[in-house]
Amino acid sequence: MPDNASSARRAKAKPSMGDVAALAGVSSQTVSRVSTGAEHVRPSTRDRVLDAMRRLGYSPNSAARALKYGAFGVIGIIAHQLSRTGESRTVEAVIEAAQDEGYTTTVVDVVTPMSTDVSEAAARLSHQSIDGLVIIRAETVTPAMLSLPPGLPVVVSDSRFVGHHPAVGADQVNGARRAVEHLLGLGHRTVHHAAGPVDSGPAQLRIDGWRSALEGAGREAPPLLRGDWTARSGYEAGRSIAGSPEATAVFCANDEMAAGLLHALHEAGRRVPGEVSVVGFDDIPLAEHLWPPLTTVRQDFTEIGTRLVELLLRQLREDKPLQDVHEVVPVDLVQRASAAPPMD
Amino acid sequence: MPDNASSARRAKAKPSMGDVAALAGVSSQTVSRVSTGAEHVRPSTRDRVLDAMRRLGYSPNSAARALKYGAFGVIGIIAHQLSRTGESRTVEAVIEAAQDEGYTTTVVDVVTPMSTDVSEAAARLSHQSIDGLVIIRAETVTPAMLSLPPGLPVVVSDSRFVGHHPAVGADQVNGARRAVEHLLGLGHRTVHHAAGPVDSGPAQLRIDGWRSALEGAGREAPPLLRGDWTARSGYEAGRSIAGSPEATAVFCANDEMAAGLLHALHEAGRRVPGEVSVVGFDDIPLAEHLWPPLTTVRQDFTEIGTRLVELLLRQLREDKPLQDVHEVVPVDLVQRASAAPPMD
DNA sequence: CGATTCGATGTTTACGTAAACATTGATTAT
DNA sequence: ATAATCAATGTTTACGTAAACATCGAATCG
Repeated sequence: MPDNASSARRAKAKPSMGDVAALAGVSSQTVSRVSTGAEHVRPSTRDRVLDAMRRLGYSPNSAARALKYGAFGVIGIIAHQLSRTGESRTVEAVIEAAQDEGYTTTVVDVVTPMSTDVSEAAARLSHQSIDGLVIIRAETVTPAMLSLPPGLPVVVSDSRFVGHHPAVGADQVNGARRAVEHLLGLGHRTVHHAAGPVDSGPAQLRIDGWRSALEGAGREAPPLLRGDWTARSGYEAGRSIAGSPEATAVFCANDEMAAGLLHALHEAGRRVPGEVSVVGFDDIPLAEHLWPPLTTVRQDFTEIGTRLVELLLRQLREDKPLQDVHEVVPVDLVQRASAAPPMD
Repeated sequence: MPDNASSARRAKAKPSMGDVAALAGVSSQTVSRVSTGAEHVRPSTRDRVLDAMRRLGYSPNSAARALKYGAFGVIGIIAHQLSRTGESRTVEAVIEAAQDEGYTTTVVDVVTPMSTDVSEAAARLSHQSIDGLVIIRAETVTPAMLSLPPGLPVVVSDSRFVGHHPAVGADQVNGARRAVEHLLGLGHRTVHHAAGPVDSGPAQLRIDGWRSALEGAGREAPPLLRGDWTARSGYEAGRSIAGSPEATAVFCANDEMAAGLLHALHEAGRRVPGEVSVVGFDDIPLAEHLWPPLTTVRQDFTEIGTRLVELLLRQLREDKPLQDVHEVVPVDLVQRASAAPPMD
């Protein structure tokens, strides 16, 4: 609660319907009709009201409207680190999809994925009433941690909440599998994996896909290189790879890590893709302009965002929980220059 | 307005204070006191009320609160393309700063920077009442285009609104100047500039800084390479540079463009920094991991976001327009490996 | 031409909350 | 012991809006 709440006593009280009504010489109900575009208002009256609105700088008080309607026209979004590429793209897509449906969005950014922070975020949102909630990759949180207001429609993207709430996510497993199969198909004996953090669902799925592709081809999975999505962690994985002459192919959990890995490889004088092939995940805008241009698995963030909103609105409108929906958005391997056959 | 507004008639009406009061056997005012943490409630009573709240899954209706208080506890944010690095970092910082002050944020993402879209966004926000508005790099919009609700506190970051509203921005001119001076200091005869779009304020300021540094050193400014912030446009500028053997140093309007430029240079077989030195602007997380690691001008997005919110809250609390404030946040040159003395 | 219909508008009311004021009962000061 | 004080709680009211209902007058119909 803002401390200045009491400073609401500011002089320039916003004009209300009553003020407009007085100026236009009509009842406030007529102003309401004009405001909502209802019928049964004579054009001349409407004009008079509109004019009064303009002169007073009137705009409807959404709090009063929300109170009356019982709905807010607001969708809450909980994101983990908004400025990360994957998050911001998804958030952007959700915001846009919501806007198209006439909803406004409220974003809560959870700085650290600690349970306390996320709980606090959820509390903030339930106070700050919303009609529905989109949880984006709240990776380290379990449903039990969050005391969500009962009856609040929720959808999740790639998180542990899958199974508890309707979910939409990219086809992580398949994406990872295709990345690995692509490298194998190029002739690499096996594929290393620079993975995401332990507590991340999508990271685990990508590991699963990587491992299963390797097993499917009868290859042995080399030890995992554990990272945390950041380019820095990719860089460290890269230093390790650079020191392992037998490593010829690496699948990175995301493009940022791939960038860091490329950095380490260049620094160590290892040629890409000549000596080491690299494949990323996400297809961030910069992937195409890394050196060499990164072969990666493209996620359709816009589609995910759109579907999240769609699923949420379906719950809102039909007023039923929609159990056990888990939509999987297909994924694309985009081949560029960072993966090639191994040189023998 | 969401079409499902009428579907507010959902059965599971949220519990109100009255419901909690009835269950706890107290008056709703006592519930209110517990809810707001007011004094004069016996601990035993408080516990009884809290218990009733928990059992009913009560959470206060913020619409009613907002109506009562006359304030919303909400700050609106208008951003242009949320997923661009600069934007998302600033937006994230604003969201976090607002959260720290107890405010919630509503983000409107303007897809195209056309005036119609921005006006629509502003209209959406004024309807969707907010206590204040942060406009982030609404580059192609002029104040006249926006019919903002009179009396609504506004702050802007890097935009044409500077002069009309309190503003916070990085020290663009100085940043550009230092980048150019760094290159000149390294021994380059002159510095090319891959610029941002014509309609962008910050882009123009960076051009000004570039030009003034060149003039200050008595060098001639080569023709401008016009871009649009995207890596793609940097790539195109890079092809042009690659074809000009006399070009030995390029200052890019942002890091994305620098990445594209590096890409084009590598592709053309031009060595960086051996043959061409490159400096960027922003210091995005990936800048350090480009190849070669990018020398660039760091903007302190967090500081900008914090100050924006601070300035907005000052207006909110003091209830005065705060004319002609324009805070400039200093900028840092971070030297990495993409700029070096020219080889002769 | 009187009855009917309906368009245009006004009046009443409720949404959930919390400030302001009112009431009660117990404790403290004289 | 009695008045004064105050903590604990209840009652009334207003915030701005829009649905529901009410009213009025004009146009339409038989």
